[in-house]
Amino acid sequence: MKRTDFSDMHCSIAQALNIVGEWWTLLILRDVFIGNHRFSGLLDSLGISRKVLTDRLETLVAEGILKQVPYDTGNRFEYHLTQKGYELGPVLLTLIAWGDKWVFKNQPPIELTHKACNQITSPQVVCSECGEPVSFRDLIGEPSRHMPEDAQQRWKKLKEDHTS
Amino acid sequence: MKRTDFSDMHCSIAQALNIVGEWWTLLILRDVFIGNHRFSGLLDSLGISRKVLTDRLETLVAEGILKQVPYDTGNRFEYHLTQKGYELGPVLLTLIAWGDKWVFKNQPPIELTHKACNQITSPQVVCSECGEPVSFRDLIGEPSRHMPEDAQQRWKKLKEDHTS
DNA sequence: CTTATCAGTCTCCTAAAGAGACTTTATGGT
DNA sequence: ACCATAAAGTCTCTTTAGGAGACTGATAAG
Repeated sequence: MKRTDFSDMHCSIAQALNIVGEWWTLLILRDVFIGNHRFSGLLDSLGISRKVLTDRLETLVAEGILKQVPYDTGNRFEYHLTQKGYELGPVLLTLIAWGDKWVFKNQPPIELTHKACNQITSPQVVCSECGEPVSFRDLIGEPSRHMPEDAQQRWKKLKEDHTS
Repeated sequence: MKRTDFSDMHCSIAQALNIVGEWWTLLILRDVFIGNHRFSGLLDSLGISRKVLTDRLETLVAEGILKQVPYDTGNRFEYHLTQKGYELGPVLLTLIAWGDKWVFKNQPPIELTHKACNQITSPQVVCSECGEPVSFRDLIGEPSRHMPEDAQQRWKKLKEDHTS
């Protein structure tokens, strides 16, 4: 059996993970974010196998998260972020914040300085509307009209099971 | 060969992914966040295999992200979030924001309402110090004194390679 | 004209994931 | 007491994914 794919789940987390949730994928993107754009550079920096790196770059390009940019003459490409890829930045930032606190016990190996205010910062998640910090318990999730009817029914049923 | 583990990388992203980056792990946590705390509930809701669910729950408990809470008499347990687990909320929220926009084209299957301001919200990442929105290009990352000397050297060398 | 480098393929082998049968412990009904 | 049901795992079998490293083809450098 193939590994279960999440693409028929009516859930943005599942959809996102179906694309960037494979082993190595977010680490590759981290490197591209930092400025490591080439096959050999990624190989050296990550210690990933050639086969898997090839495969991941292919799917990231196919998904429109990375784009190939030619360099030198001939068919050599660098891998650069598209807008879709760049907007995965917040995911990486929240992973950093969690790892800094819970794995490195607030002694992070890398310090982030915010250029605008010139202070050492830790990314924080806030409500887009009122600007206050939010976490899960501050939010209520409800199926929207964009979720198919049958999925809405299942969602409600599961919710009831949990609370009973 | 075992799958490469990331735990000797001096990077919070790698450390975080080494714990929660396996297939299924973040989806399981999503379900627990929503209130699905039991083995059978997770099985039904996710369509995961028993073996993998058992394995993931084990490592999440071992890592202190979930804790077992007895229910009924006898050795039956629910799985609940610890503080360490709860603080993975921001990671899930940024994945939701990305999936809502880039997979569902701004027609998200689930709408999040912020209890405090009673508005439909989309999580946003800001600087902890000045409160302004941040993304990767607004930040400078530099090795801190907590990164071992040799790792700092490698980091600087890779940086130079990228810019040359 | 040889050597080196980069970006991939290709092959071989091990580990992880999926399907589903089986086990253990506890409860519910008659 | 007896049988059926259910929850929460285990176990086995098979397929797929990942790791190590040799090999290829195209360009550049000496």
